[in-house]
Amino acid sequence: MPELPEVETVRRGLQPAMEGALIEEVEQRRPDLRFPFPADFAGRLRGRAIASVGRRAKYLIVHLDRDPVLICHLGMSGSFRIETEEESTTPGIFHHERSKAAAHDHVVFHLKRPEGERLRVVFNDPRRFGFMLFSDAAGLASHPMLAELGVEPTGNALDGALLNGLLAGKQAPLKAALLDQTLIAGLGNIYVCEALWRARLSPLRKAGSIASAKKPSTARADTLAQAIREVIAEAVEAGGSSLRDYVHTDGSLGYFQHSFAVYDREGEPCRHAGCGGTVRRVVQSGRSTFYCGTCQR
DNA sequence: AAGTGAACCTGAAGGC
DNA sequence: TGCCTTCAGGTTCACT
Repeated sequence: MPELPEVETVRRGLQPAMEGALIEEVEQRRPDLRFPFPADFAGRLRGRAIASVGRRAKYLIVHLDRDPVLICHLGMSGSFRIETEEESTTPGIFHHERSKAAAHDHVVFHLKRPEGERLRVVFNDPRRFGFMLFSDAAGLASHPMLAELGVEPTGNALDGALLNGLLAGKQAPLKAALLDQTLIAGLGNIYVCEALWRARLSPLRKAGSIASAKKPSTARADTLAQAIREVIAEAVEAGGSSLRDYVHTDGSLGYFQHSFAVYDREGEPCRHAGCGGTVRRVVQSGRSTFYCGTCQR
């Protein structure tokens, strides 16, 4: 599921439920996901109050009233859902127990809101590429999972000059460079394809070829940086993209998938006015790339 | 050193 | 219906 817009959507769903809540109990239903859970995972969370739910790149960062800090990654198929106790039924009976049984529910956080309401936040991840780790607040920025991350493609930090510098001299395909989380943190397969289409740049060209040693001539990098920022902003606004899984914590869908210009549109016409090209699919470093060979050069 | 491909794991979808 | 292959929004690790 998750690139930056999906993770941000999850964060926004979790925030009102989790911030200020007390963690009464944590059910850890298996010893590992992608990595083993930290030692005494449930014990170190039990009794803590949640201070904030943040995000860095594709990571969710949950700050508590004191250490540890909880770092979560959704992998390919991870999702959170929030379940509320229904007032009209027996206490302790939660909605999902009367609906679909939930395979792959690996972690359940039992929360109590300041007003007394009880919630469950459930982490589900069929493929188990997700993970949960601890850091201490003081060492968070230097945590191995976070220390090497590049610039966020949100806000104004990523401009043409910065992107120009990041890509200069790189021999890897432009597509691969944009997926490199140590350069730009948060892009994934969908939004790289979409941004390159908007910038009319080929995913196949060498990354360094859009960079310029000459100061004033960062035209391609300017265009690409703007395309990246725009596609990410629009996708966040749309609540992310929902393909095979639900994105939102309430089970509803994102709708940016309806705005795809190239992703998963192999054989369909290019949406650039007057282009007339056809969307092609190629494989780069083991992953599908969708692009228009006519207008993306 | 940088760049490429396999591996991790499950489920859905398509072909026969 | 069932079996087989391919593919999937990510990251890490082992090779060239």
